[in-house]
Amino acid sequence: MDIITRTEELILLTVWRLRDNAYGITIRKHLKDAAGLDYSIGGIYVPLDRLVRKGLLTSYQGNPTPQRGGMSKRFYKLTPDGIDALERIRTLNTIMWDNLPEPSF
Amino acid sequence: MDIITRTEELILLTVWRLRDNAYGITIRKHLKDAAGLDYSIGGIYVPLDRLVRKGLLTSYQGNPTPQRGGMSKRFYKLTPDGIDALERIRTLNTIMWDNLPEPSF
DNA sequence: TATTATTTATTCTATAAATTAGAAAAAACT
DNA sequence: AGTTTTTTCTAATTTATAGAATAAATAATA
Repeated sequence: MDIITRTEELILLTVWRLRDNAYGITIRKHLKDAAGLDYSIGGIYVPLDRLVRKGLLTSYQGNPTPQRGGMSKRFYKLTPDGIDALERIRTLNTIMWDNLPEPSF
Repeated sequence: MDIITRTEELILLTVWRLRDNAYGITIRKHLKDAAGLDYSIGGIYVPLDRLVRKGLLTSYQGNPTPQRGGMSKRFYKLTPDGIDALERIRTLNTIMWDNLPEPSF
């Protein structure tokens, strides 16, 4: 019963969606643009590190590009365990959200 | 941009589902039975307190029932803010999970 | 062409908040 | 008194939050 946190879920899903362009800055930007979520810098990199440590993501150093500047990008990819973790969340969501009774205030 | 945690979501949804029978023990039991999630005692009561403090739940003392024993139950109910918080999560889930590309390992 | 400025990006670290675990206390019935 | 059901309380661990510091590359300027 290992259940990932909300932040971990959102980051894993973003890595999934960004495919070969998932690194700190684009992940943060996607969460802002797509979902309106304002994460601080640490709010992205701290969980990214943790997800790699836990084996749900792998990371690899990007090559320098003919763009302005910056440290070389660290790209992320889902591992099979990362996909599994997301699948468990999806199942959990289905169980918890389906067939709710009428709300009773 | 106030986004509830996974535990908060699960507890709010359980209170919703249990209607007039939502108190610490039944909430814990439902999470175990329906979703296989093993929360410790504190894992339920600590966030319940917080959700009341935040105004997403209200609580009221139950009357003694002709059952064996125990402190009198504290029942919980969703507030409108609690419902709103869940709706925001639902929207977020839709945004994040819909139309994911093929997974690219 | 050096030198400085600007841009893009990560690393690092401290504080706050949430989770986890379970012992202790409370209250009722047997 | 003993047993059962339930909550209260609190300490330790893990996550989240925030942003300064650092790094590395190009662009601008003297």
